[in-house]
Amino acid sequence: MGRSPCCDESGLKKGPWTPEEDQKLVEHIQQHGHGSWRALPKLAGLNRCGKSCRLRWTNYLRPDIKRGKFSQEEEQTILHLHSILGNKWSAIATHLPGRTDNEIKNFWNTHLKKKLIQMGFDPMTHQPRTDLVSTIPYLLALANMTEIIDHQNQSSWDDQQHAAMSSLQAEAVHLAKLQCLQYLLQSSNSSININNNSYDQNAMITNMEQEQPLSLLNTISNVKENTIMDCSQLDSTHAASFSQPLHHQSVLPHFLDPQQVSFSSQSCLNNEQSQGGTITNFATVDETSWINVPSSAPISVPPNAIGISAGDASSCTSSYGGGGGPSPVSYWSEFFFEDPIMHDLS
DNA sequence: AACCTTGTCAACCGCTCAAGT
DNA sequence: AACTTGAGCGGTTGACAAGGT
Repeated sequence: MGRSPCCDESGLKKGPWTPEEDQKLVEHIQQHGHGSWRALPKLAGLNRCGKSCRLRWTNYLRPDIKRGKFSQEEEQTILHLHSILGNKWSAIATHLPGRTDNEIKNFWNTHLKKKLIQMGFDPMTHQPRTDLVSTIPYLLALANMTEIIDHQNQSSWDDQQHAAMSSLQAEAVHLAKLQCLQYLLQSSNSSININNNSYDQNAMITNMEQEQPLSLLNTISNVKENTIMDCSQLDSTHAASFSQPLHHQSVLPHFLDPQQVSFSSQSCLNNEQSQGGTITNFATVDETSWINVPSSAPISVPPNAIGISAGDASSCTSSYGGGGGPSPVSYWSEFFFEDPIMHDLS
């Protein structure tokens, strides 16, 4: 299997295409079809290699190419297909008429991948990341979300739905606790290492992980106090990003179809009166079912841990402003320190 | 206004695969 | 069977634009 020598030939033009070159290529293909790409440049009077011509045609000049921003639906499709196919851009592109593999790949790398990372998901596996810093926000959001949904649907759920939700919530909280614990242990070790000037550069730890355990606890208590996010402050994509499918094996972050959501914009955790709204496709466990999070639901997310900038965080409203809810200390005390896990370990 | 950083996207590179000889 | 060639794919780069300081 030898490599194609096509692009190694010297004297062929590289770089951006000029309008004249584009015109030559388009006219030639319209009249004769592309035939052999290798032979095409000569026939079309272009000083390019065939590969370059093919790329220019398929990614830019083809008449059926759709340009412009990706729609919510396309975004959703890409995420779903990527969770199944991985980086098979051409395979994904076949499901998105008018979009090229290159365009989808770029969109993934510049938008969707970052979005998943910010949400605490591994962009490759579409599963919650296993390192604490990135996972906490997701787990907290999930725990909080289930709590919210629970509050808002107590009257309309049957026992089975209650059981499924409670179990999910308990699992999320439990995972968060375990990961907190794991982090604290790791953090203790790293702080000792730092103090002993034996910091291992191979240990890739984030800024947050470099903090001392105590400062982490302070951070955690501040999190609950300051960053109950009102998703109505987010754009629809961000809010929708917290829509999670309930699936036995994987938790795939797919974006929510906004049309499926009809929640009161007033609804929030501490407002027990606002129980309006509907949840569609809820709590079943097949591939196509999702929990649809109300777009206005408050979700607790540590902003610095998931890459939400301080500016973004500050624009979020706090549900804990004037009391009413548990104090941060008691919340985390309940959440973490009074857990049997801690008793078991002490 | 100048510089720096970040985001976007067209284009290139190197590889694999399949078909042909 | 071994090799060559062409096509296509996915990763990466770099130019440019936009926004921030």
